[in-house]
Amino acid sequence: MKTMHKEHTLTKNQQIIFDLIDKSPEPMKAYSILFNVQKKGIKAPPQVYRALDKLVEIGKIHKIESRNAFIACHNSSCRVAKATAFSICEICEKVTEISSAGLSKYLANFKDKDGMKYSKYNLEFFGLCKKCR
Amino acid sequence: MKTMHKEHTLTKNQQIIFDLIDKSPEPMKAYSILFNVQKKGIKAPPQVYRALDKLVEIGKIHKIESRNAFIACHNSSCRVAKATAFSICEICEKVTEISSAGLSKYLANFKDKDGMKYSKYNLEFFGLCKKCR
DNA sequence: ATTTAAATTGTTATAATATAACATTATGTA
DNA sequence: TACATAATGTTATATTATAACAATTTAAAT
Repeated sequence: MKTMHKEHTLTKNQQIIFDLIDKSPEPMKAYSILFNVQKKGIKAPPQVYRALDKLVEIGKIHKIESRNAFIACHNSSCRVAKATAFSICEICEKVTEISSAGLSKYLANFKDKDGMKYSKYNLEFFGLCKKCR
Repeated sequence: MKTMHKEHTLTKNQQIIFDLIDKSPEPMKAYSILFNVQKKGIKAPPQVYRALDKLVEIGKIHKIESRNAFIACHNSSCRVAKATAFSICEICEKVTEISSAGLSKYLANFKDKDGMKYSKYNLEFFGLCKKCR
């Protein structure tokens, strides 16, 4: 029997906001999202942040912590936000999600000096992208 | 000849703020720092943020991005903030800087699918610390 | 010692990011 | 239906961070 994952049917606000982020070629900030969805009836910050929180929780989007911005997850296996890695260009601010089996394996198995393993991580690499080099 | 590193003599505000963070057992937030140094004459946010920016730049402190908080660097080799890793307890919020030669070597040499190497990274692990398990 | 340039500091105001609190409406289920 | 739960709407406010410019200090050059 295959493991079943609950399909998270997105609510109206979640869907509107996810679609917007998903179509964006770059990470979107909360107030930029707000501005873009006001025509659809989402008028106040809490509505945006609530949807963002939920979307992050179920792994549909990720927060780029160093930029306070959000991108859609393109890593189809990612149902929960627990192991994320990104590359960030310090010039054009392009952000790409890294999916490297080697990297995730290494980090998922990483133990610190006390032998402690961690359930979750977020890694952000910085440098120059191809275009900006 | 040994490589010489410029000694960054801290300015008054930088020293006051570094001392406070260095003595703190936990990451400090900017406005908590501000509150704590007002008796020493540092009265406004820009004074705090300027010192923080400089201290981060020269590697004396690190910013914990997921917490918007700052901790002193206890990794003596760390003169520039370019390769940082932390463990964060999701219950008590204890933060520890990880210094693992293996980890830093792995990440410093990591190449993405396009063969791109990165000059800088920040890694945050989340889990439960010993006490909280 | 005096002048100059650069860095640092001081100050006010405001921008940007995020949440608290509570009222209302919609949805699913007993 | 009636009840519980989740989602939404709304106002206000908390938190984090920077812009802009004036004043002062420091270091170096003359």
